[in-house]
Amino acid sequence: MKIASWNVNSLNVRLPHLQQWLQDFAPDVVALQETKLEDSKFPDAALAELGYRSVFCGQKTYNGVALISRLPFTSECVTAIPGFDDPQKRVLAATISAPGSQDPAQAIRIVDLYVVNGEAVGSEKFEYKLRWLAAVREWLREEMRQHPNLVVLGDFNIAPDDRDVHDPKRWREKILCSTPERESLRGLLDLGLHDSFRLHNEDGGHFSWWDYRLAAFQRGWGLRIDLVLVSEALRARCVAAGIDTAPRERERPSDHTPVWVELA
DNA sequence: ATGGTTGACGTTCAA
Repeated sequence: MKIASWNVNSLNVRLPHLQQWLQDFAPDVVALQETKLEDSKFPDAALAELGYRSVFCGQKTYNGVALISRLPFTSECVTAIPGFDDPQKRVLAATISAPGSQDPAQAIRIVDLYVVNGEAVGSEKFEYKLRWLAAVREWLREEMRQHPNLVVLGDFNIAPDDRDVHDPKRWREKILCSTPERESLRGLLDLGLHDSFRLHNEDGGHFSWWDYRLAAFQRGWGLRIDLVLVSEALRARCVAAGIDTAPRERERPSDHTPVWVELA
């Protein structure tokens, strides 16, 4: 069972890329970020033609998240961080039934996050990022209690450590790499979540995002800021994890490329 | 040289 995450940076523009990638990679579940679409504009019919059900929570111009799945959703989705007042559409949680099983204990909880970018360390948006992450932590604590089979994935807008940065000196204490952001991510992992990529790859130089500017992708100037976190119960079933750079090679790509995990 | 690019109800903002 393959579960992936992709910040598409406008699903309106990237729908053909997504359709192609669904056929090439055949994921079972994909979490999308930055759809930038109101719910009435979501292309659920086009995705249904490829065998995917959709749930989504979007807004015009900015943000927007969605989950698409070949397996049925078994619950109503959650579209906001409980108790955290926020007009920005950045979270979506749903439960899917395991392949070939109706057993609720086998179901998998998926939490899709589009973490606040934060603009610059010390800015107002940076403070919002840290507050937002603190609220997510309390929410995930409760999600973990209710769902042993938990996957938390998305655009975290945080590179976990210097192996995840093409030039750590240049990025030292900069946005996406600062100590407060990394400590906030550590707070999520300390709930009992594991960075699936690091279960299978210890080395640096693997990235999921490259700035559009300065031909960063061609120069290898990337960061690994898109993550798939798995709970302890799913850690044992995590047989592979990776990053598929093929969509980033295409014409008019998203600045992010899909990251994925395979569960036995 | 504080650089440049993409997307969106674009003449600016967010990433």
